[in-house]
Amino acid sequence: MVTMKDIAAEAGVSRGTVDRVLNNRGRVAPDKEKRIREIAEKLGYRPNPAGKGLAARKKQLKIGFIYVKNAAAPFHMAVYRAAQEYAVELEQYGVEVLFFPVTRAIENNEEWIRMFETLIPARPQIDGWAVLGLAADSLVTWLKMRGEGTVPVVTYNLDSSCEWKLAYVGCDYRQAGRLACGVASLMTDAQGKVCILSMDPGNIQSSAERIEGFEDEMKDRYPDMEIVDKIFFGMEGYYESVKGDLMKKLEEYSGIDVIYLVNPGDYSICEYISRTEMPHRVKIITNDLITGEQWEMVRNEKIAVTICQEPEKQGRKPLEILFDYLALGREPDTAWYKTELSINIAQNL
Amino acid sequence: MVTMKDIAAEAGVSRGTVDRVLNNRGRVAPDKEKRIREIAEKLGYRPNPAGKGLAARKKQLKIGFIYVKNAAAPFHMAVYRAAQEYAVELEQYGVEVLFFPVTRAIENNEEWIRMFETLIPARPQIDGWAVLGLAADSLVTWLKMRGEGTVPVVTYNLDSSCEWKLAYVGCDYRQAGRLACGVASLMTDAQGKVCILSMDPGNIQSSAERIEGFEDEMKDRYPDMEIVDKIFFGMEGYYESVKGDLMKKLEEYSGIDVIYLVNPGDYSICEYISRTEMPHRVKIITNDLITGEQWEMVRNEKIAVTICQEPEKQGRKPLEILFDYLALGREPDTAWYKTELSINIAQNL
DNA sequence: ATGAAAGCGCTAACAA
DNA sequence: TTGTTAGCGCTTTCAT
Repeated sequence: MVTMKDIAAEAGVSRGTVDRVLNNRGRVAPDKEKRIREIAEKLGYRPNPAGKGLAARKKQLKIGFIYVKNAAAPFHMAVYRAAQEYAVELEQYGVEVLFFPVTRAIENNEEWIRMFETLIPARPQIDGWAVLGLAADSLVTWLKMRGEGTVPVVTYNLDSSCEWKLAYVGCDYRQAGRLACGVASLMTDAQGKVCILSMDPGNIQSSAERIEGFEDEMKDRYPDMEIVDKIFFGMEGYYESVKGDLMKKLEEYSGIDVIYLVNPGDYSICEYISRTEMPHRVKIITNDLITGEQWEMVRNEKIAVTICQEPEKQGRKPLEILFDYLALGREPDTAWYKTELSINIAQNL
Repeated sequence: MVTMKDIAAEAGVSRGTVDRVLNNRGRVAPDKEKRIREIAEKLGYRPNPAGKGLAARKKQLKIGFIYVKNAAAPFHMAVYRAAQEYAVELEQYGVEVLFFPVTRAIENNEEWIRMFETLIPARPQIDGWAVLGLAADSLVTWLKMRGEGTVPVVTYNLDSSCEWKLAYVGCDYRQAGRLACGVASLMTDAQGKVCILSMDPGNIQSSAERIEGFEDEMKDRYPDMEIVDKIFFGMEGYYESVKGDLMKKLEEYSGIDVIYLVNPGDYSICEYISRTEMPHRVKIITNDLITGEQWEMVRNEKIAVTICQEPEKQGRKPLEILFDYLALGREPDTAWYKTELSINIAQNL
């Protein structure tokens, strides 16, 4: 294995000079720089992460993690748990992760800014951020207002084209919709009738993309399938009142084979559906694996399939990317770390 | 973050003593040992892997990786590629991985021993082994014959109860069979007729377990499903000659909904099946994702589903476990690192 | 612009 | 049985 010492010896310079070249710290004579790079290349130098990791301790790195803390959004709790777990590992490297919980739904940029104002103290300074894509733009705006320097930002769960973005970790929602369609086709010999349900007002980006993906895939591959209806039944408050209407509607569509439940909020709806008498058993496809109740319903096949997107990775990977970047000087391999979409049924939960 | 230095200061001893206690090297007065452990506990000491990794360089660790090199077994090539990739990372830590290819099918213990005899030189000494479960027992026998000391062994792909075993990395084949059954049920409203095919003489452990799992799951959950036949069509040489007979047999079972192709060897059989005229389209379930040809057939739905078991993890994880153990002194978390079973269709390849 | 030296946490060889 | 020391690869500070 080749070390900086070897390169320094070969080039007849000090290790400090090699360090300056290989880490682009400047202040090196151009001819030496060139020679050092050539030698590094020739010898196949690869930095030892243990050495870097050890030296990085002196930087006292701090990473901020902004997450949703809300029992009604357990997907985000899974993200948080995974992040916390990895934070313990990072602590062993002398890196501190500071967690900032967002507890309520936030509507717009100004509100985010006010939230950050109360949430994030001026000190200690944070060297890098992991943040929900939803809030990334506001965060960067606010950091600029505070007038501190540029810091890397990794977004997760939703993408954002915010400045300072280093990478995004999350799934491809359109592909998730396409996958749901593939599953529906599998279950119905490519000729099923589908009803799409979502508990949102029809303006949530991730839901919209999933539905688009579903429709696109159906157009591309399964001409004999049909979407009978798309029902959006609004926000949480309305749920109980709407349940009756909803069931009535479903009974109308007596020929339905599959319900794609995009954004249920409350999984008890699946219980209702599974108890309803219909000419043949309706199969339910959901997303993610969130509550114990939902898990149970997949186990006993009241929910036929659920399509998951690795919440653990969404918690862990952003921290990993930031650590590699800040402590080891490694650029991310890609700008989009896709989480895998998995098909889960009773036998592979 | 707490370091050994902190503990040494608190206990009023030297760092060497702390090291001896915390790494069980012995030769420490019992009372001091006790006190040091207590302090470590109290302070929440967690070793810094960067420090350990750096110090481990001096050990010049060598890990042996025994794998199948055979174009007809591309699953193992995927294992190998992943192992090689990780070996490059390990090289950065000063750890060398030595690869030993097994190129032909090996029947019994004596033959394995002869193979190792020619394959593995006496030097350099290897500090730990990653090996196919199939060959693990023979390897350990042979290492003992050579009279070198105990070394840790991690098995992969198949489990083995060999001595010196540190951990096993691989899937649960029974569960894979159960999962295949769940998928078959999904596609047939839990009342499908299934034919099980395998290109082995009926005595390969992994195939046998998958089939058992399939049958068990059917008994447990899907009384209306039926296994029409189980056909084992022998070894590679017989394949071409048997194809005609096989197709004839399938036509007899004209009511078949699903073929579970356990161990195909040659995926062109799927082409044949998809071209055959049958009352309704037969759906094929395979295992793993191996050849480009197979990939293509999943994409265009000639194969409905394939159930994968993470070959990359089987290549990488054994090395990771050995590195953690040898270089960082970390015991494995578990004796069985299960690879995930994933359901793959055209939309999530 | 360059080099020398100290130090990050841990281990191993040697001295006491 | 215990302490001391040097060194793993890399970064940073300080002197030149």
